[in-house]
Amino acid sequence: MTEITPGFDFAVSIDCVLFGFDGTELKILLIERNEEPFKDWWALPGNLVDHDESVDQSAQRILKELTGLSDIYMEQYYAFGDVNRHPQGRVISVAYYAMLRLGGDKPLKPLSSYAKKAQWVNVASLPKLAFDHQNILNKGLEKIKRRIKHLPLAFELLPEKFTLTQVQSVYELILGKKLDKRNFRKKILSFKVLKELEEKQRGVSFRAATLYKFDKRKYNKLFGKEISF
Amino acid sequence: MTEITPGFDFAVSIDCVLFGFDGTELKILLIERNEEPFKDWWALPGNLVDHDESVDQSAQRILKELTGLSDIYMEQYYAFGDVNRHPQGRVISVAYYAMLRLGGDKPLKPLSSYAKKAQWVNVASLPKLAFDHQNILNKGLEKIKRRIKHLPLAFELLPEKFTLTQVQSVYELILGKKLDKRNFRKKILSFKVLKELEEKQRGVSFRAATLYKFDKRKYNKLFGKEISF
DNA sequence: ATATAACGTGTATTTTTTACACTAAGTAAT
DNA sequence: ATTACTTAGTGTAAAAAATACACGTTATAT
Repeated sequence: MTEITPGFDFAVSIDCVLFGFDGTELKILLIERNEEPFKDWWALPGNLVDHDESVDQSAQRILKELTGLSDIYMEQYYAFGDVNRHPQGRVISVAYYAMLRLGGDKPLKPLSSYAKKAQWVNVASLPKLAFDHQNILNKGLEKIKRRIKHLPLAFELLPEKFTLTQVQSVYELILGKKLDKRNFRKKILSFKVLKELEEKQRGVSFRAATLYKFDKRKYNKLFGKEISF
Repeated sequence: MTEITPGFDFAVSIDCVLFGFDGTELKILLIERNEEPFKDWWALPGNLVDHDESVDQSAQRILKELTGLSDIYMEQYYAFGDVNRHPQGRVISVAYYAMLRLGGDKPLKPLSSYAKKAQWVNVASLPKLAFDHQNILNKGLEKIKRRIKHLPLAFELLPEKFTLTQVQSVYELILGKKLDKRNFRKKILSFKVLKELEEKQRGVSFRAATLYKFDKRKYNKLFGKEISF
């Protein structure tokens, strides 16, 4: 931080890695661009930061414009600042991730003209992405791999009521490996942040599993104690 | 990432949290500003990113300008983007930390005119800082607290040859708590990344401790296995 | 010789992690 | 009603890791 004279010819953008879980697969939200550069390419949803909004506010605005959702917890995880990452000028991009509850009522709001459409895409089978977005996404994946070991990210991805098997699936997808069912349940229950409901899963063609809820209140009380997978 | 038209009126700066260890205390490098705004205040070393250098390159350049050191591993950890964080315009600051070996030959190069002087300051007794630098620093401290549990940051702070007690001191300072000597040694040696030397500490007025070296080669082979404190 | 200050070491206990497989419950088809 | 199918749900023993804890050793300084 020094003299001010030279700079002020940068743009700053936000790119969002929005994770979703459809019950089986880990997805991210991509848009198909309708403008140059990279017209017709798939890209992470993003936008330029306005002059009078903070970077965090900008991330919230962009999320809302795309999905209609507000009050979603987004976490900034890295700033991408290579000289040639944007073909039309010097653009620094600040990347955020968020975990969204898919399923049911995802509007995917009317998009601004810059995108033809938005779509949830399986993380395991992505198209080629515009700009350095593959790179941004990879770093995002790395981050949540680390953070899901300490933070209750999985529950943001799941519906309000969920089964333990679903929780396990989320961990397995993000960590990229199978976990032992009995040990997983023992561990996740040992944190005492899940509340067992009277209710069972419905609409499945086999034995219905017990539903659980994430108890935010109890989680907040853990404070300091480390959750660790 | 979208249309390009509106933006390009931002500046981007780097701020560096440079940690050092003098054998007793955890220090960071501060500069005393010689220019408005915040003339005469203490601040983190930093500077604006040039138009034709990447954010990472800029961090390296700034570090070199200040300390004469190159090839120091710096890690980006957060971008600060509040609207009013800089009184003279919209400046996004990307923060990096690095661990430096203090002691002996720290030149602290001739500073550019923007700083009157640079000085290592005990983290435990900091002056008021310019801009949002206290905030930037706090977040940096949080980050290394987490990361020192998984990454060999401590050895970057220590001289090439060090005693186990010194390693323990670094962990204690960063984690902010006392550790048990025997358990600490058992654990740190269990990772097998320290090489015991034939050599002993010199110039101390009590029993000299055995010196150790960090074995980067062995550390790199751990790959995947988690070091964890 | 003596005092001093940090060095260096081991064990027993508790906690956590891991490996591992079968019965129970519900649905669907015949 | 029986059967076949699919996932739910559960416990234990062994191994590994974490913790708590105290004293003789060695070098220096006086």
